Amino acid sequence: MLEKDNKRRGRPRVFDMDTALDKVLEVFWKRGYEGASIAELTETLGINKPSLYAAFGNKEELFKKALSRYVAGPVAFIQEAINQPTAYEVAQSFLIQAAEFFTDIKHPKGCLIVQAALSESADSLMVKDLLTQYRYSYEHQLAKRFEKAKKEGDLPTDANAETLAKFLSTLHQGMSVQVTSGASKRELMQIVEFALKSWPR
Amino acid sequence: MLEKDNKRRGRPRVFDMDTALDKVLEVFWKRGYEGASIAELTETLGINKPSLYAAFGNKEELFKKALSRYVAGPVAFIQEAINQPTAYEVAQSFLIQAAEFFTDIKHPKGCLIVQAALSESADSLMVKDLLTQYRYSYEHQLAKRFEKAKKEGDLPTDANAETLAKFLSTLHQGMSVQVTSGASKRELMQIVEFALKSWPR
DNA sequence: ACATTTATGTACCGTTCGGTATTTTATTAA
DNA sequence: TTAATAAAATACCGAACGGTACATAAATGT
Repeated sequence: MLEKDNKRRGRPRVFDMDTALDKVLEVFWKRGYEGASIAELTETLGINKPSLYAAFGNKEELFKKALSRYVAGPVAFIQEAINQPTAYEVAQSFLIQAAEFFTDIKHPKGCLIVQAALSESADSLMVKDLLTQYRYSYEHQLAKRFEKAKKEGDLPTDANAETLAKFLSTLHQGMSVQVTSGASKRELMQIVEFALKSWPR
Repeated sequence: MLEKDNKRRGRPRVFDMDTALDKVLEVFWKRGYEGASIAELTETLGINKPSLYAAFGNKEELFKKALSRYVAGPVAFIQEAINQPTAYEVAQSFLIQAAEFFTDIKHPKGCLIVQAALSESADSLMVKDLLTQYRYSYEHQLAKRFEKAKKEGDLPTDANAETLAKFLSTLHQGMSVQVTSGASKRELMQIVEFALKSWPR
């Protein structure tokens, strides 16, 4: 029996924090970190600024919390890809799911981690670096997976695991830009199909 | 005999417009369209705001003028790539020169056209759409070049010119993001080398 | 009933944003 | 020498930015 509301003292919060964070995530996703104003965020949530700050801290902390939900939710497909049995299937799953994810009309196009903070700016520097770390982390997970594949024999021993990971990562990031420019799922799939032709096995 | 200063009436301009636009370009390149403030632009030029507005118009017009110099200058290598004799050499030249260009320490990293305005925002909408058009234009030029290659016989007739162009374009855009995250020229070159392995010929 | 706790709404903070009105200064044409 | 021209510098505009002080309202504990 799930008791979700262990009666807390004080005036009850008028919004649900998880669904609020999902809405916040969507705004950051569309606008980028700097492009998302506190005003738009509070209007989206239907609350006032002090409530936002009391619940989530300042803009940077708020972004980090929304990012955590992004990583745990929408982007979980990357783990699924890494768990595929062979290196080729990992690459295939990664790219195909990315193509589907980027063009899913249920949420903004493209990847938050790729596009939310690309330019050099004083007050988005921390966020930019954080997103860079995330990108590197995913790339590193892919590289480790391909090293494992070499040991398991489904990837030639002369293949460069890091280059393969960087190749996939680069395509992923490029596809995120492409879909922002209006590319369709079908077009992304054609790119993926072609890219996989050179895969070593 | 070049008479560069056909004596104009009135108080002479204290800055050179072309070199000023180059400095403006570099600021937009680093910060993105919205991230570049008028204050930073005028400080970089060492002039006051009214002088900037009198010389170049508002922020959007200023960006367009800087963009024109970007297209005519730094990015001219794309035309060089397209003029290569075979489809493979076009692709190779395009990607290698992109890798060199993105990591050239003489200017900001990455591509202005790719990154200056990716997110959805009310006041950067025009610029975002303009950059999208430029990206599509380059992609279209590549596709046309590959159609020509099919007729000339250096590309198999069953190759999909548009997919090949989109593949290169996607890699290009991904590499721009990669270099923003700190990727080196050597790493980009490894990606390029691998990507070219699947090239049909 | 009443104190305590917590979230709310209002109203405001200083700073920066893009953009401009106005006056002054430096040059050329007459 | 003076009028016309064009760019300079100063000072300002309203709006939006991220963030907060403060009083009030709604719940629980005693």
